[in-house]
Amino acid sequence: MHNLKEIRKNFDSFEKEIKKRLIDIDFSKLKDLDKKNREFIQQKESLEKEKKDISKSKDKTLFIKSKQITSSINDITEKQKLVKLELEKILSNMPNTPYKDVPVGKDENDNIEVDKSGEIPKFDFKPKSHYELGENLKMLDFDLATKTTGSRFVFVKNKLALLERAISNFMLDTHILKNGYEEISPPLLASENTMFGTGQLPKFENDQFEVKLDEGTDRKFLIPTAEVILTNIVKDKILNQKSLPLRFVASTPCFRKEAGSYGKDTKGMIRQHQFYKVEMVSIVEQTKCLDELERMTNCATQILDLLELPYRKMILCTGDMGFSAEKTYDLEVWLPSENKYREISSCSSCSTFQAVRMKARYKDSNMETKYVGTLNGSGLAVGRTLIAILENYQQKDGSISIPKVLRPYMNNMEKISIN
RNA sequence: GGAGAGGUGGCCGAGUGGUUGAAGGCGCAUGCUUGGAAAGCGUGUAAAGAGGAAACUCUUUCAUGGGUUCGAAUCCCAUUCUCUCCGCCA
Repeated sequence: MHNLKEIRKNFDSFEKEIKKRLIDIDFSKLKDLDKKNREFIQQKESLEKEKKDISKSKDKTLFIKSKQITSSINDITEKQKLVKLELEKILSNMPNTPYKDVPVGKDENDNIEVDKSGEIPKFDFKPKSHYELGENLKMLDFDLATKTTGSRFVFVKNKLALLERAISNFMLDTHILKNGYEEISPPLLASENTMFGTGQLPKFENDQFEVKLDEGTDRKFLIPTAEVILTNIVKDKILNQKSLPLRFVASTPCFRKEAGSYGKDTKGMIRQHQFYKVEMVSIVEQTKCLDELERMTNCATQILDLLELPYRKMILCTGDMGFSAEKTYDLEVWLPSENKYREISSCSSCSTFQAVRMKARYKDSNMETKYVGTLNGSGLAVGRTLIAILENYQQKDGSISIPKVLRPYMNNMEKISIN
């Protein structure tokens, strides 16, 4: 969420920045509401001062007047509240402003490739899709999931289940032991307020699974990504500068409704309602966001390098970035069956956007209170990594050779085949 | 599900109607001291909002929302969250 105080300083340039996202926002309304809001506040405060003085004086002859003042204060407060509410509604639905070097564009077609790595595998046969491979091995079962649950779920069985677990553990170990992240095993449910903090609510409620607990309690949601719960670790906190940066990593299931993606990626496990993801989150001083973004992205590419999967690194254009992000790199892995790159990781700096929503701050060296910067990135999406390994490491006989770095996590198994 | 207790500053913790934004402690910052550190002593240390170029000034805030009162952290009501005991249970 944007700090109104900052916006006000240079309203026009803010408007220009946010319009790069190619969305429609009524700025004159925002400006107008802000002005009204401040006028009411000033009226209210001068009356409050008057009232306070009377109360302090303990002069009985003025008590009647004080009572009258109370009634006018209530009046103005009422009006101010309405204006404030509307202001907040507009603000909480307004996305982050893009960082200055982010390319302006409409959708994923305007994203720009900044790096490419790894050899695209050559096959002397027609490479199969991950779901063909998995079903032939009898280790991916979509029909069974349909029976027990519904569409967009899958049973991963046998050696592929082990592979999935190995991928997750390998990624966690790498980030914990080599990259300095602290391992967390968090709750998978988040409160409404927590969801607001990272920007999933109020605008994207349709994408979230809501869970019914006891009647009359707070609303709870299944996390769509561990980013939500990890970032909110610092909600309502004022941290000591010395404790920064904080770096957390977790491997969790993620739950998404995927509303509005009907008919997209219906085959296979590219787009599921539930999937595992290893997520990195950093909490940093606000000036260090962009450095940390590079660092975090490198932590993610490191995994792809170690798995020897071919990928490219994209910088997302203004129109394709997530709501809370100021700058995002997507990593896309090569999928032979589709003959193209598909997203496997997304690393974003959210500047102070989420921190303002969460009220997450730190004291800097001048003892001033500042908002922290927050970053999140997948390192990597486990389900899609499984897909990428299946497809890139497939053999002519339908077996899958196992990437070297994963073998220690799989009893030194070298390949997965049907028997 | 039954019974009870409680939400106060970065943290712990006093405080039951009138300079209480809030004692005390911890932490943090800073000065003295030291070869350097520790200890010790002194000083300072909330956030949000509004006004102002700034120094600074004003307002609000003791879970949240209402109420009583000239005046509420303190009294009343509602909501919410946390904890303890019992029951049930992985």
